[in-house]
Amino acid sequence: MAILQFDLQTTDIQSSARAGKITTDHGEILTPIFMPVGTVGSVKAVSQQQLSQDVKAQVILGNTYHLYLRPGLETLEAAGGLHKFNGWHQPILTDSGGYQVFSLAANRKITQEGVVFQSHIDGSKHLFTPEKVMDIQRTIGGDIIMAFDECPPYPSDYNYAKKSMQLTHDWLNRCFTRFNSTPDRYGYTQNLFPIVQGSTFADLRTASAEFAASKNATGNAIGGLSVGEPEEMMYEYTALCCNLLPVNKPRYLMGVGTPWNILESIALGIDMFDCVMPTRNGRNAMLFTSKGIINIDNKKWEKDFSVIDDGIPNELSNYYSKAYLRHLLKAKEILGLTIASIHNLAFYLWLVGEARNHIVQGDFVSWKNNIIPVLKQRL
RNA sequence: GGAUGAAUAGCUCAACGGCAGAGCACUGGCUUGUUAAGCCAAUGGUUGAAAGUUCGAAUCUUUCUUCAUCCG
Repeated sequence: MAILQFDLQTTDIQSSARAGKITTDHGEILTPIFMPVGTVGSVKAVSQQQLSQDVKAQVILGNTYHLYLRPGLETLEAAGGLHKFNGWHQPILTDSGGYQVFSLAANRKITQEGVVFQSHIDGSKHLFTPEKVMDIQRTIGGDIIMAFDECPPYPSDYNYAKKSMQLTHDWLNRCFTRFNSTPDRYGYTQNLFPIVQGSTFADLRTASAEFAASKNATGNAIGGLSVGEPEEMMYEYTALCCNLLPVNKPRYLMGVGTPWNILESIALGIDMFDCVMPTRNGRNAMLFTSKGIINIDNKKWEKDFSVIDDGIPNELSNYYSKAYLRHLLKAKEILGLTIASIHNLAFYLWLVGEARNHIVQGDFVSWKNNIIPVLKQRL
């Protein structure tokens, strides 16, 4: 049982892209990697067997706020942690609930002490402090757990962004103090990643990245991006942060993103991604394929009996037709949600796997520049 | 053959003498550390047909057509 290890295997010559390997007590993760989001201990519409066999996921997410409300800590503790509870025995990363400070802005109040959330389920109030969020994530049992941060909206004015960043830094200190004074719960090692904030201000991002790096954690995350800012701005601050975060530790860009966002960010030095886009958009009829984007609701697919995507090595994508998947989604059949989700996730995992292959081969940048226009086009 | 009722958007129905509407379907778009199998928008009409009453008719009257139910 050991702390997370990151082996940097190949660094691209023409960009900052890297191919690496993360080792955790629940197994290895080849980077760059995309991590499906399983908020309440389930990647919506996709079983753990499908995640492993069809999607070929290597690590999935859980969410502190949502798992704390349901099923609750007593159940998770009695189960022996989330891995045993949900039957996913590869690595798990839990988000801290910091994003819910942003997404549930109408139902919460921020103070120096922490955040009071009003449950979206029953209206009950819950105080989340950095200490409590560490304790909760200890109990959930993720291999990688995230610092409790404030994710400020875009746009934020400079003064708000600075105060927000200072709060996140104060909370980061408290997170590490608590994390370092509490034991692993279930016989394997947990790792705490700090999160860089600073909104869209270069001096704040610089200060925050340096502060995060000073924690000497086993990995670092960049938060507060992909919240509505222009894409070029997202790349700008991603690049800035990557240049300040340690080279020999995995870098995780939280919440990103579109297929091209991911490829561009890999080029900037990001190793880990998560996003609800493949699952949520899939459930809502948007398919990402190796040939471009499909709105499977469109009537033009009604009698298109070609397979969903023959350009990726996924059994479901090579088996079911576009017309059939369209029918399932139109008819609101549960199977439609499952097939669309598995396809989109398999596509994302294929994409980061290809990126990795091309980094190792040494032609990543030209491959990326060729494929992005294809992935963006609307079919 | 007779009686009764019905006919309004693709479907199911509102509006009952004063600007013809909704839900669903269809079409298009949105979704970035999931409050989202969600949200938004745009289409869509000689109110079954014809005549009449009226300042004004989907609405009242008459005839016809079609459908439903019941009775022979």
